Amino acid sequence: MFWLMKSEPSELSIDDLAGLPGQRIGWFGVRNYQARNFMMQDMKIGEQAYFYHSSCAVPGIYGIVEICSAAYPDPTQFERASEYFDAAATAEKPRWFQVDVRFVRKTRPIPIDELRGKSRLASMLVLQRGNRLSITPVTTAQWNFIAKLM
DNA sequence: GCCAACGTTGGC
DNA sequence: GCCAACGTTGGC
Repeated sequence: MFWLMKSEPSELSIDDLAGLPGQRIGWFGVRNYQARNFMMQDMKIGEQAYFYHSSCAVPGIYGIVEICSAAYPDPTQFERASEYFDAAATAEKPRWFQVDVRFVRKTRPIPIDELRGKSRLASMLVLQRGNRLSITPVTTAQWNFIAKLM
């Protein structure tokens, strides 16, 4: 499968990733069950994701990352000082999971405006009204269509 | 900063 | 199990 993963550039930007070539980066902080379940149930090592910047001047796709681990417990849920701490999570029964990703490449920025302008992408989840999921599946057709825009 | 949309919480 | 209230997301 293919994916789209959102990040606020103030948290983790494409340039942050580009500065860590070949390194595994834990995708911590997902606190939504649907997004978590995608990581736990559907993501496979080696799959690729479009890296998307949200909550910024030009929201859109800025690069590609690759999934390089299975899902494992997100350590920040156990860290009392973390904004992601979850008092209900225990080592025996972790609630939140993450995967590792690695930087593949930067792409030209493809703004959400441009994506919205393509009728072939009309059903893309990230473009749907009210969408808030930070991890969404991308169909092969959508992936290939966007790849040609790059 | 605004606000629509959505997920979660908690009283009943 | 319903649903109102609340907090968060994220484009604009």
